[in-house]
Amino acid sequence: MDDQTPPHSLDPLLHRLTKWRALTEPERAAVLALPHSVATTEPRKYIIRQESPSTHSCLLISGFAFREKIIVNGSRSISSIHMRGDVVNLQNSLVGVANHSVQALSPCTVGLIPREAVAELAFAFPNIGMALWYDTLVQASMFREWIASIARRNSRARIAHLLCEFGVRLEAAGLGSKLNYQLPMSQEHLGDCVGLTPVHVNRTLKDLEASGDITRSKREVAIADWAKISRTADFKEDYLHLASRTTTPAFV
Amino acid sequence: MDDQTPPHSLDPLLHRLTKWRALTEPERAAVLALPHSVATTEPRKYIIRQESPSTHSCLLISGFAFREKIIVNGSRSISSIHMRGDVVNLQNSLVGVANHSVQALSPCTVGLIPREAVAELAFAFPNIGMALWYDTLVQASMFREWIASIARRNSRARIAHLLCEFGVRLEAAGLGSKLNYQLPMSQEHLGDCVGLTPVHVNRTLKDLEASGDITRSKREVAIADWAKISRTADFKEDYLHLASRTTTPAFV
DNA sequence: CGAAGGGTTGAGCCCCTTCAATCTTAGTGG
DNA sequence: CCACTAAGATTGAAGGGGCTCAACCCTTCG
Repeated sequence: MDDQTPPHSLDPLLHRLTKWRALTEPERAAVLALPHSVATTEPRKYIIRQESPSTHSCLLISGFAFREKIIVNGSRSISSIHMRGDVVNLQNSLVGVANHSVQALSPCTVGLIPREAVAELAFAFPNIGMALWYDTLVQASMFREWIASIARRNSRARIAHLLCEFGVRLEAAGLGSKLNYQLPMSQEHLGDCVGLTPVHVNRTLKDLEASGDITRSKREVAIADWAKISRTADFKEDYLHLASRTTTPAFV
Repeated sequence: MDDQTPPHSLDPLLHRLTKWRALTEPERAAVLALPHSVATTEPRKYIIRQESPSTHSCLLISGFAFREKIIVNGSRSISSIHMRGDVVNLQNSLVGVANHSVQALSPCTVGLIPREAVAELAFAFPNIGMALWYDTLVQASMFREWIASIARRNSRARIAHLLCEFGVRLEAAGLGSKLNYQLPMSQEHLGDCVGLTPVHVNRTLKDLEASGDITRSKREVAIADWAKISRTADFKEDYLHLASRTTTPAFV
């Protein structure tokens, strides 16, 4: 998977930020100059643990992870899936204490950046600060879409929507094609993302296969007709904000 | 309701920001010096309309509003309720175009601040910028809690949780007591918040009343035993982050 | 070869929806 | 003051989507 290691371990972060906002050369250099250490994690290990103080921002350099919340009755809710370029705890690195956990789905490489360094960078370079802020706003937009999905779509649309979103994000991260990819998670994980039981996820996947929306083989998903699955999913990718950069005036 | 108009129309914003972060006197002055105009809205009117460009940040000075997303099949999802002190579109004023609407629940007074002014303030005063950013992160935390609630709690817990959250936020905004308040929304609105039909909201409310969790009279809600309803709601208010300010080091 | 995790399938049930009717309340005009 | 209207609250009956429980199978790995 890591045939060609990126020239710089913070490249995925730079790639992400420039997606949100054009950066000047000094700004790019400042991003790459962030102090950091690199660590690896095994599947199932916690990258961020609920209740523990967050001293570092965690950039996901490779691998997949997910954000979970445990409900009192023991059930689990997954509120996001993370992949290369995601800063997994921008959401709470400012807050100081996490009220949820982030767990590795696959072997992960993470970049650990002291949270003061991130905040200092954000305000030393407003343009970068805007891009970071923007990133958290896009995540919030995804949260809202998930709320709508779980609240008002049926199981077919929910699963199909998740598959569409994952594919589009994979492609945007340069990790493959939205029409054909490998899911890093089990059907139980899928269910915890969309508020269904693993049993019903299984039946819904088979149903989507029967209706010709997807083809499956183990955890590989193939989509022959993007327009078709978009329709059953009610998927419109605008909420991911991948198309256009923020138009907020520059400060430089 | 407006017996004593606040000395300054941006006071609710200042109040909110100082909840997240201690501000110096010049910083407080800078917040209040923001250019703005004040407008009023009738119930059912749109404060922010989906697809329209956002040129201003909207501070809710008085009244209640909600954020909605319309799903293709015609159903509606409400992703947040807003009250005094909320900047209703910090979430998308940076993005430039809204992918959802914000609608007034009651007569509202809003402060309209040019979005460039907000961004400039945020970077001229990092401390204020941090507070603004923090505010959007708290909103994201609420989104995640709603995802968990809709996905994994039954109707009793969902409704009870919403009632708890609303009460606590009311109290934090200085608008009343969490043990006794007036709901500004219909049962249909409640249902669109938690992913239920109005019919079932009605039955659930009666059920909560029968079990002694709440007392009702029209849209007034009274809670005799906070511990009891917290238990049935699985409500822990930490996700609202009202208790403690961010511990991120100051920059001033 | 045994164990464990995860995928698949069946049967029955129940929470919530759907559809539809009735009631209450507030507002409006005569 | 009252008829009229509309929005919202309430209630009943019936149906279905997704859950629960409980198997069984398949693959991987030590």
